[in-house]
Amino acid sequence: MSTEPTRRPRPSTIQDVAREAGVSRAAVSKVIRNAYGVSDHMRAQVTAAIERLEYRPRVAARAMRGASFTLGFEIPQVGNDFLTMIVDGATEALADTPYQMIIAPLGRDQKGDVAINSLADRQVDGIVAISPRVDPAWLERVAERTPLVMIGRHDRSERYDTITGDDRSGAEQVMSHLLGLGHRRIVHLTIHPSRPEPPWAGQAGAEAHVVRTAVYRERMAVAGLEPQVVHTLFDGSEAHAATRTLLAAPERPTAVFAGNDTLAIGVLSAVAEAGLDARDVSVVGYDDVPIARHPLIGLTSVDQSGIELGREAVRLLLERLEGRTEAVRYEAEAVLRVRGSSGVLREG
Amino acid sequence: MSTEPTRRPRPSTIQDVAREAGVSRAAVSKVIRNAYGVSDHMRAQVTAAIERLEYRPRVAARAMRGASFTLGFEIPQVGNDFLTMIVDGATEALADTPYQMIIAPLGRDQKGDVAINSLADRQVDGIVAISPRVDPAWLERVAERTPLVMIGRHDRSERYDTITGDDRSGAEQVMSHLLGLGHRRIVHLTIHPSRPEPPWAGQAGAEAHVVRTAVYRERMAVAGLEPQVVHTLFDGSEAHAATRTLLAAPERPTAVFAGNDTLAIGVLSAVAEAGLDARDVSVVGYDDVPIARHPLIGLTSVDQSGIELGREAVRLLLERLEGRTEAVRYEAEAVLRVRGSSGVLREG
DNA sequence: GTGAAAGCGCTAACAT
DNA sequence: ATGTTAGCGCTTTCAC
Repeated sequence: MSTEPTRRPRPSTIQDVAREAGVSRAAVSKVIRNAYGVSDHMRAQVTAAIERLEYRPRVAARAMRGASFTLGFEIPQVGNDFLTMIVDGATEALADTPYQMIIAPLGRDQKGDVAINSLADRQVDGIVAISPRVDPAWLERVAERTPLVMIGRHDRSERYDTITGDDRSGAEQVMSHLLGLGHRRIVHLTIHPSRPEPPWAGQAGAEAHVVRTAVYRERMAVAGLEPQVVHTLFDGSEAHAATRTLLAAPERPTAVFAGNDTLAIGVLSAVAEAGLDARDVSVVGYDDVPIARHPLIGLTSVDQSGIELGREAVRLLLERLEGRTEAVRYEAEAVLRVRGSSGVLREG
Repeated sequence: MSTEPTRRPRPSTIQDVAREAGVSRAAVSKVIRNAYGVSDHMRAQVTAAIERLEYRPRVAARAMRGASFTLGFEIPQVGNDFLTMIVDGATEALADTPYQMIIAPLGRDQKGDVAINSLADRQVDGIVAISPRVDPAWLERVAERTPLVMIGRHDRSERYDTITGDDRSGAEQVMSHLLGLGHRRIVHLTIHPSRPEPPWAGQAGAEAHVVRTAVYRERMAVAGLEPQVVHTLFDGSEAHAATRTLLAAPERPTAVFAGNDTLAIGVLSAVAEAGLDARDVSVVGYDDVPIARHPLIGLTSVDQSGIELGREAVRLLLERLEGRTEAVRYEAEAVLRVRGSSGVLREG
């Protein structure tokens, strides 16, 4: 025979461990689950056998009967630094638990529900969803089966928990800041609304961006100013293009309030390319991503502590896994961080 | 009874679908796998039943017999823009396949092997590993079970595929650029080597960073200059601190070659804070992350096309899933993108 | 405290 | 072309 004799062709199973340790499969199962009813002696035997055989439980098999010890994160945009902060916070909160995190990114042209379904299909024990654009009714049905935390949307649900920043306060702070600096022509740049308008839209003005835009309109109205809202795609390149158009207009804005930092950074690049700076056009973002505080960027932004949101998401999920069933709403504080990208207009 | 009568408490299984469609379980299985031997009529029946019952196959159950249709990505640093580019490329390549991607990020203080194991435990059909710091011998054993592609390390393996940029050429271009600008005191900033030195270290100078550092030393030696290598952690904050120290030294460097863009951006922040710019200290990075081309950053960097690396990783994995067994090595071109962060010294 | 046996939902081999 | 059957590796009663 030409097959190598030494290599085990097959990873060891719980059966192998049981045989090796001279106990039953059930006994091994109890040991790896830290379940009740194992003698110290047996535990030692089994643990040794597990070591020797390099046994690792197959998660798929475990998931069929018990838990997968996996928490799934649905992330709409892998490169988004704000979402990264959330993941970092979650990672930290997961450190001393038996749970592993997996992230399901959105595929190209894919909606959040595909990724959320994919997590549910994989039998994760809990889901953190971040895509704002999924049907709440559908989400409730998912939450019937799998504990779920939704980050960034202000809707109220009986079945899943929600985590948000205080978007109203954050946007108020931005507007007070810009108006206080004397700006009058303030443009608001934000991601385009879902199109076609989903049937569940309007229901509670759920999305964070929608809240920010609403506050912008209110404050402009109160100040007796004409609002101008520009919609772009998620990524910064379109914000860049939109800003170029704005800057070329006869009456160019003196300030831009961007719906998030990714957009704001795109705005800044267009401003810089036009040879302008904060004394010509003030720019304010939202999320306070790490790069915002880079001295070459110096972006004024609203800190809603992504790290904390991620930590909290995990905490809520773990609570649910321990039995909580009533829905919880958590709101993080919003704090404006003023930096060089916003200021008073150049004189003359 | 107080239980709600209308809600199915249990998601439907293949059995339910079979019953509903009046066929066997195997028949349903064939339909969902697009397998050979189903009449059009039966397919229609089954598809309709699947719709009606909102049936979704449990991935865990499928994985136990067949495939999980899942590709796993082990990512050492979620916030790293270079890795994000890889994921984006992979997402694109996966768009028209039945495979779903999941990302396993490293937990706090966790090594890459934990995440890779976690993916293997979850029965993914293939793994893309990016952590450079895992034992190649161990990796080979993982690859015996699960098709594996390693990105960013130059080792040669019989069992897994490797994808790298041309780090030698990239580093050569950086050094030629800086030396050509007339710089003599060039410092190289890179991530610290594994400590303690792993037993498999030195074996082929596998890591990308190690190659870049080696080229730096060679070129400095050839130019008759004194090399100075500074090691930091992965994230930019330590690079920032290290740079402050460098700038405070009596003979401060006139150029810094950073091992990657994350570090380079940290360097830039320290340079800016010291009130200096490219005419005082040139900075060059590696990876050409998106923010590098932002006009306020303008970081000279080596483009090794992360997008392409990600696309290629998926391509190689899919090839293996279709039966390829010989290992493949793929090397992407490296191209220096010169921007404002590097230039000739200020006169006087 | 321990083990035997049933079964989770699915696919693959083998009937028919 | 379709149905039957035997598991995959694990957890969970439920006996002992």
